[in-house]
Amino acid sequence: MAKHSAGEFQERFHEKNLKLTHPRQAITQKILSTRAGEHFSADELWERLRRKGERISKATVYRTLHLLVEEKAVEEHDFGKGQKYYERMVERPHHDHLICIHCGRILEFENSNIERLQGEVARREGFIIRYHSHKLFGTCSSCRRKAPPPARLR
Amino acid sequence: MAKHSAGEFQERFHEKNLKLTHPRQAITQKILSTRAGEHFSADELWERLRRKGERISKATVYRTLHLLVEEKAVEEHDFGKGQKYYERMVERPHHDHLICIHCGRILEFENSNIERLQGEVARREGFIIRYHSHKLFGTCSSCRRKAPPPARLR
DNA sequence: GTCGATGCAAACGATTTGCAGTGGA
DNA sequence: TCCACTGCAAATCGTTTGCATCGAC
Repeated sequence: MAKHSAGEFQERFHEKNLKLTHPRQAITQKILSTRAGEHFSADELWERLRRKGERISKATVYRTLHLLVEEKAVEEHDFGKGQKYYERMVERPHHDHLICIHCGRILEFENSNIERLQGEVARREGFIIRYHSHKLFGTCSSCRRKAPPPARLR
Repeated sequence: MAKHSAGEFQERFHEKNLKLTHPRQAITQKILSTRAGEHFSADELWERLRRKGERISKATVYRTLHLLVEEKAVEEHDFGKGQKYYERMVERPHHDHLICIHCGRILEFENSNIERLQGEVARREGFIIRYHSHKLFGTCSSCRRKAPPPARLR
């Protein structure tokens, strides 16, 4: 799968007259090897490359990340933590997130009825959706057990 | 209405042992006089106060804004424009947003079916929602008319 | 050989913070 | 009086940018 995806990128880069430089290949590979649903910051990605022996500047990491977001190979998220987080979208279905404000855990959800309804909302306004962001912030089940809320809120 | 709200704030501030200082009153007033659905940055708010003759520091504007967000009198939004935007929530129903990525226009929507479905999603995960953010980014009807997309995408 | 890509370091810009002085309660 | 609040200026910090050099094609 990573092989296949890597090949895809070569083509896409070529089509757009983008050069297949070493930094770009290393960054792309590293992202493709990422776990499904894993969220990483630009800095974390840079650090992992560095540990692997790659001496790539942060500027290049940011520039390549933007490139991959445009290619829809990566999604950029703002979970309100002061920095952007990225997620591999190659061979991954669309999904939205639940974010625990206590432990930072992130769960995914995907709901076609919600997608349909938001599509209707947009259509009604003559609006064409390019992308969307749907985030639910709160307390995950594990944090809820650790510190139960007052009875009347349970 | 502004009168009433102002009174409410006096009480709430008192309850929390917060002092009713001049900067806080001026900022609160300015926000209460804001149009329904208006989005303003901290800097814009500071500028408006300044033009009105109020010499309040930006630090205090930021600090008071955070206070009002906690009180749920104001909501903080990130529309991806590099700075936070704020919106008066006193005497305003909950709503989400459609953001035009061409002209920046922001439309509101409110859909109880979506709210219900997202509630079910959370419940299924044992997750308790504290707040959420649902944003649809794309092209508004007016920008669509100005630069129609290629036929096959229409 | 060209021109896009890279590294470096400096710039950026919104927001936050330390601290001494101020003024509500 | 007391301590929370304020103003000021400096600090923060993730991200972007200018520019000289490099290297993919």
